[in-house]
Amino acid sequence: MQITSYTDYALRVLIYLARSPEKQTTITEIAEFFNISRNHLVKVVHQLGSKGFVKTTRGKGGGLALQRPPELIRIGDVVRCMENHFNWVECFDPAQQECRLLPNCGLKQLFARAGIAYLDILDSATLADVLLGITTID
Amino acid sequence: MQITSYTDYALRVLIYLARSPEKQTTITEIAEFFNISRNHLVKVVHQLGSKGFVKTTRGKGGGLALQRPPELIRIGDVVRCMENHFNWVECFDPAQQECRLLPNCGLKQLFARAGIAYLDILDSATLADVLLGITTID
DNA sequence: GTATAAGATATATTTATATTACATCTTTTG
DNA sequence: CAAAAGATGTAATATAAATATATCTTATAC
Repeated sequence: MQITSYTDYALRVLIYLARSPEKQTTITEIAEFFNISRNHLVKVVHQLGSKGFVKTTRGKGGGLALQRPPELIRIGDVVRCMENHFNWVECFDPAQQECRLLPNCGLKQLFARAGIAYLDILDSATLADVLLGITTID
Repeated sequence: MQITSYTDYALRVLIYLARSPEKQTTITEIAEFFNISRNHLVKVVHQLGSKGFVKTTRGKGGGLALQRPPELIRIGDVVRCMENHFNWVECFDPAQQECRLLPNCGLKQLFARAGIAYLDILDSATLADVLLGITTID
């Protein structure tokens, strides 16, 4: 039970950007800082861009920056956008046949409620909240 | 974001057993019923046995049965026992180095709270609750 | 207007993990 | 003791995640 490193990286990118709000930051810089694959990060950033979390600018002198202030970025929203499915149990998957004999068992609803509770907590915090207490490094 | 089919199968085994409390049920029977790999199910059942959810009896005429009434089996406990880790974010993993620059960022705590909320909901229901409304088939 | 620095995109490869399969052992009862 | 059932360990396969490579597009600087 774990989020993918894809989502994990997305959160780290946002945290990194929130710490240097003034300047344009490059993907290469972030990848080297966290010592993770630049190529993978490119996709993460791209998706963050398409979802409106960051603004990317191509070309010389380009890079990325937060599109909204950290106070307006809810962690739950980020996780929702980056994780590609929340099929907590198999019968959630629309591609799946309905469970052989238990079409009305309570499992599905129970896990649905648990998933909502999970995301609710994540929604209760913004990027700004998460940053509290982080000492500036650079 | 999904539980493993391992955990999924465990829940189905328990549901199946709860529906036929009188007799000994064999792994083969359950595997055929749900049309899933018997071999995988063997391990699931074994772990369910070692965790005290089912009582397995070897030998001719053996099989398995619930060790406790369904009212006393909380779904959350089953999930806790079957999933092998809850490292919601990478920095949960004890084997992992501490996050390069953000040793005191709030992410870890936030996800910890979300995970607790998730399991809390699952704890709020027992196997008996999940079974309500299931029509007996056999 | 060309060179360069940046992100965008697609494909392939590698790695990790989950799942399944196979083989053999142990226990129990008839 | 034979058969039926679970127990256990190892190997193979399948799936998904992560990484690598290559090429394309955009924008700025000179």
